[in-house]
Amino acid sequence: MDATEPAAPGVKSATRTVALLDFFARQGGMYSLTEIQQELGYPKSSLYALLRTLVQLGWVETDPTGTLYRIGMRALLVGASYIDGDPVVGMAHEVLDWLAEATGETVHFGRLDDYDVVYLSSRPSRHNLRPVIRVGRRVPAHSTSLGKSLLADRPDPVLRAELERQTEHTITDHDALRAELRRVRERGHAIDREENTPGVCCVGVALRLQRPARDAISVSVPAIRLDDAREREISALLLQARERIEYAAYHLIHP
Amino acid sequence: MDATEPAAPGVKSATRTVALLDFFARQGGMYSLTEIQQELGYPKSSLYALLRTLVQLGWVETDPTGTLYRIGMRALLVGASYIDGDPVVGMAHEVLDWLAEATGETVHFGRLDDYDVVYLSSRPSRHNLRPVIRVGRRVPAHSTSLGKSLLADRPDPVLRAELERQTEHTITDHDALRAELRRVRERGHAIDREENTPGVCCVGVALRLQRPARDAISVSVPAIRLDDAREREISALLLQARERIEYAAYHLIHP
DNA sequence: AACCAGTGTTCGCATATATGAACAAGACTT
DNA sequence: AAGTCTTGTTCATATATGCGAACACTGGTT
Repeated sequence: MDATEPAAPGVKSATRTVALLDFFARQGGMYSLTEIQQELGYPKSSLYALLRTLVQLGWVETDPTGTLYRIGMRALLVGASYIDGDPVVGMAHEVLDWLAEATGETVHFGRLDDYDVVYLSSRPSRHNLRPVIRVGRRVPAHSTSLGKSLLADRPDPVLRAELERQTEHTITDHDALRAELRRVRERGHAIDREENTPGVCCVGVALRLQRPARDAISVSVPAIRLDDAREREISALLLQARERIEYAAYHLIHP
Repeated sequence: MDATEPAAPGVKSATRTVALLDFFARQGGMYSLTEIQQELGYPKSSLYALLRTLVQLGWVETDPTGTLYRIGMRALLVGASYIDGDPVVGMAHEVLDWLAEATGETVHFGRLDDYDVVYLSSRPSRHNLRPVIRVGRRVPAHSTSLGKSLLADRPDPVLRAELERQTEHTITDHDALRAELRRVRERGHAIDREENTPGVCCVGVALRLQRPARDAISVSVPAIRLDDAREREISALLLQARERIEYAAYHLIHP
């Protein structure tokens, strides 16, 4: 009854084309035909034809000898456009600016994709200018406040069989996670206490723009700085930010 | 003898798959099957099968009715990885930080791709925090200092038949551009005087990491602030930054 | 110098895809 | 409310692709 992976194949070479791009995206580096074949399992000759096609089109690049492949520049352009074209991200823009200003901390906007959260927008805190999380990065949902706030909004959240451990505080037990999600629902916001990155805590709330919620916002704080009072402050500001985004979205849909 | 567009077809459905992604990336928005078919020219039924496949895989999304298509989240991840996996961008990181600090202006790192420059990394100036140019953005080479510095490094630069006008100062004449590239070679750095964006001037130099050069760095300055003295200052800093990147690259290749 | 992995590349046939036309389903007109 | 567009969906067959095995290279080893 697992409907995720072994779904209907569709157009085979299209599937393989994006599987290739996905492979390069995840691994990031240069790979020989044989390595790719071992990883993806498709026949060599099929991959060979696909890779040559993609190289020709600039979606894959080769080293000077032509035997090592990596992702090409054409692929870069595609990613940026997802965010540009997304109405929700665009709408949340100003509110995120406001939230970053109000909290003085790092602010993230993320979206649930299967078992993971994908970061779509962020604002670095005043303290560390280079954000740890890069836009486009994919992180397991169960280890982040963004992810937990989104999972908590689903009656029966879909979880990976193996809850990958990120730090010593990551919740890796299914029952413990379900209990945690219940607490998130009661409390109204999710908290990640160094469950994804050592020394970093996050507070997150889901945006109720669709049912179940798909997008969420969070504030990241150095663990040392997050006491109960600070948590209350931040969650209050997060709820305010959520109101503003949901309000703006409402008026976008009903002009 | 035009070897750019009508090249060997390769795997047809792979070509169409990336053509679809490219289409969504450029246009950014939601499109019906018919609109896509009109734009790309492929048969409807072929596109239909491809789109369904891509939707299934998360590379394309549909609106609730299932008839309007847009780029999907999976595509986002691919883009980010191009930059992560690129050794040159990684290496240039610190030098760009230094250059941004030394000049106090917006700094860009770009790469030539056919007729365009693709921005791979940038540092916002102290003055306007939100950079005008987004990573992954594609801009005609002939209208930017980055592009001109790179074109000047090729004995016979390949130019688009029609040099697209960006502002009233854009060089749109082939002979004028060739003369300008000659000046760039003599001078050692390229200048864009509001040729791409009104009110913005850029100074750029090509990085000689391969022949012909593929990567370049530039500094953007509000037009009002760029007098001769400032230009000399900035070009000197750029040349220093170039030295440092080339030096680092040399030691990366010959450890 | 010949051998021997380990790879990348090509080839002929079985299979999957692309095609244009026919069909279905809405949306708008009259 | 029927008719007429327009657009999405399905279908049968010509065509392109995927497959495994054979071939060609390359670098390293004996």
